[in-house]
Amino acid sequence: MRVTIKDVARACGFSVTTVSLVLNNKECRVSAAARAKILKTAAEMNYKPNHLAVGLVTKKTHTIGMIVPDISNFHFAEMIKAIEQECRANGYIVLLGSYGESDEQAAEYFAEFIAKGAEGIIFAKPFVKNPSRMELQCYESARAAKVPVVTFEQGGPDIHSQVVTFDYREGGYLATKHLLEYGHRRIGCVTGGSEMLSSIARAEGYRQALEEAGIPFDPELLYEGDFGLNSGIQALPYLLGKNVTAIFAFNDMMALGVYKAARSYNLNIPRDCSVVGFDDSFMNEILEIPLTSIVHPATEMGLESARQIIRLIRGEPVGDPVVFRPSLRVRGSSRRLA
Amino acid sequence: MRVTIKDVARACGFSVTTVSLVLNNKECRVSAAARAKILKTAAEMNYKPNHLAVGLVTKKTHTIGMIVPDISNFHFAEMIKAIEQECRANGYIVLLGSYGESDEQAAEYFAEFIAKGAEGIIFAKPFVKNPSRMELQCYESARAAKVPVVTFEQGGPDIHSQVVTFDYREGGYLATKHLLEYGHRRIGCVTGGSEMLSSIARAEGYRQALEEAGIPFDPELLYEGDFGLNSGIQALPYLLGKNVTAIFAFNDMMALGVYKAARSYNLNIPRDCSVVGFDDSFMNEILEIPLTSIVHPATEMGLESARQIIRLIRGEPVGDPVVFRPSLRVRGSSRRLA
DNA sequence: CTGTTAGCGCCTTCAA
DNA sequence: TTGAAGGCGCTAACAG
Repeated sequence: MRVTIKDVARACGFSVTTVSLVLNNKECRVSAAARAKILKTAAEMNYKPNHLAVGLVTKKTHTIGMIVPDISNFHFAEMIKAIEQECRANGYIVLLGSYGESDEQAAEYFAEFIAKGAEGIIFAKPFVKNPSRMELQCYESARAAKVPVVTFEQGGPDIHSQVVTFDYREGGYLATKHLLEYGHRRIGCVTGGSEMLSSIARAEGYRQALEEAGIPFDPELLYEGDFGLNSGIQALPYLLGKNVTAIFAFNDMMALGVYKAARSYNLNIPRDCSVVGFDDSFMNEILEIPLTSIVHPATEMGLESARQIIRLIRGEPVGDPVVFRPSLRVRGSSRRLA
Repeated sequence: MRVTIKDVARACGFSVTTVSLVLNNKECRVSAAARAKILKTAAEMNYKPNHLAVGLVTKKTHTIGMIVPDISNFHFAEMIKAIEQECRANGYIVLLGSYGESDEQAAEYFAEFIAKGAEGIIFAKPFVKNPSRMELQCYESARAAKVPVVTFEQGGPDIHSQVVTFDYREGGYLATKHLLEYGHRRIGCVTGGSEMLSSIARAEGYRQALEEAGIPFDPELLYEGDFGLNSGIQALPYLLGKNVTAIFAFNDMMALGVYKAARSYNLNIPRDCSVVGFDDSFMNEILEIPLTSIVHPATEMGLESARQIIRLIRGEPVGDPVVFRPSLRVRGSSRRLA
C-alpha cells in the first residue's frame, strides 16, 4: 500500500526510531548527516505519516468536530466558514455534522466524533427548557471522554461546556425599542420555538421594551415560528389580522418570509408594515428594501468558538463565557409612523 | 482513559477475540449465551470502539473528504448539506475543507484528508485551462493512495476522477436564447474567470445563441467577474456604458450584485435592464423582483456526487459521467422589449 | 548518536 | 465454541 516509516527506514539504512525522530523534528540527538539523508529519502519516497497510527499512540488527532442544525442556513454557513478557517490556521481539521431537528442525530454525531478521536466539539444546538435525555447524554459522553465542548448558549448547571454566546435579550430589546421610537404601538413578533431559551430571551427583551414604554403585553401578537422561511410567510397574514403596524422577526430568514408573503398580498414594506430582522445576514443589503436587523455576528462568534475550543484542547485557561453584544442596523424596512 | 475492548473482555470473562466477534456481528460461532452476556456488559460499560484503532487494522475509516472553495456560498452550502446527509445515511462521516482562492490550500487538504484515511474525496474545484502543478498533484496523490475522487467537471485526460457535472454550455445558451426571444439584442455578460472551463462553456453557449440569431459577438459586452457579489456591482455600470438592455450573470451571486448596484443608480429591473442569473438559489423567489435564472441543482448534484463516491469506495461499478441538464426558470427580472 | 522493545486498541488468522 | 498470538503504522521509553 502506501509507503510507511518502515520503508523509509529500510531505504536509508536507519532504524525506524531515528526516522521517526527526524520526521517529527525532535531537536535532540541525531547527526546532521543522518537527518539530511532521512529527510531526503522520505521526500523522494513521498512518505506521508498515517494519521490513524499517529493518533492511536499520541492520542492527538488534530481533529475538531462541529455539529450544527442546518448547514445551508446563512448564519451557520458563515459560522462554519469562520471555524474551518481558524481551525486550519491552527492545524486542526474539521469533522462536520448536521442534525436537522433530531436530538438523536445530534447525539449520534457526538458519539461518532468522539469515537473518531475528535479532540474537541463545537456544538451549535439551541438549548430548550427541558433538554432531552439524548441531549444530556451528549455532554455526559464528552465529559466521560474528556473532550471539551463549546456551545453557543449557557446550558444548565449540570452541562459542562465553554460558552460563546450572544445577548439575545438585549437584541430583542433593541429591536423593539427601535420600533417603539418610530411610533409603533402594535408590534408583532415571529418567534422561534416556545421552549427555546434564545427565543424566550428575545421575547423577554421585547416585553421589557414594551413595559418601559407603558404598553401592555399582548400574547396574541406573538406568532410561534421555527426560524424557517415558511414561518415568516405564515406569520404575516396572522399578525396583520391583529392589526400590527410592525413585525419583529426573531431571525432574518423569517423576516424574508414576511417579505415574500408581503409581495403575494401586494403589501408594501415599510409603508404597510415595518419589519425588523435578527442576524443581519449579507442579503439584507441586497434586498430592494434593505432589512433593518439586529447584528448577530456569525463570523466573529464562529471564530471565537474555534479559538476557545483550541485553548481548551491545549489546556490553556479560558475564563468566563464570552458574550457578544447586539447592535441595531437601521435600514429601509422600518419606517417612522406619522 | 476510555473503556476498551479489553476492559469489556475482562469484565465478562471472555477473551478479547470473542468480544470482538460479537461486537462486530460476525454471525459465526459464539453461543447465544456468550453473545448476550457480552452485549449486555458492553452496553453497561458504555463501550465504544476506538475508530482509530479499527481503521488502522481494517483500512476503513468510514470517512469522506469534501473540499470546496467557499462554504458560505449558497451553491456550495446547499451541496455540502446534501452530501453530508447522503454520507450519513450510508455510515460515512464528512471531513470538510475550504481553499478560497488557493490551489496550495486545496492540495494541502487533499494530502491531509488522505493521511487521515479518507476513503474518498469529493473535490469541488473548477478546472482551468492549464491546471497548476499543485492541482495535478492532488489527483496524483489520490491515485497513488488509491483514494477515489469525484469532481464536478471533466478534467483533462490525465486527471482520473469520476465526474458529476452540468451542461454549462447549454445553460449559457438557454439564458441567452431567452433574452433574445424577449427582443434583446445587446446582452451583456458577467463572466467568471477567463481561464475557468465552466465559465468558458457558458460563454460558448452565449455565443452560439447569438450566432443562431444572426447577431455578431461583441467581446466588449463581456465583463470578467469572479463569481462574487462585487463583480456584479462593478459590472453593471460598465455594461450599461455599453448600452446593453439585458445582463446575463454567470451566477446568481453576481446577479445579486447587479441588483444591488441597480438600486444605487436608481435603476429599475427589469424596466431599465433585464437580468438573468445562473444557479437558481432559493433567494431568487424572495427578491422584490424575483430573478430569472438557470436551474443548477446544487442539492441533486451534491447527492449524486455522494452516491458516486460511495459506489467507488465500495468498488461498485460507476459508469459514465453524470451530466445534469439545465432548465430555465423565468421570473420577473427579465422583460420582453416592446 | 542510534537501535531495541513495548505498546496504542483492535481485528484476524490459527490452534485448541 | 473459544482463546492466543501477531500485526496494522507509529511513538516513546529505555538501552546501548
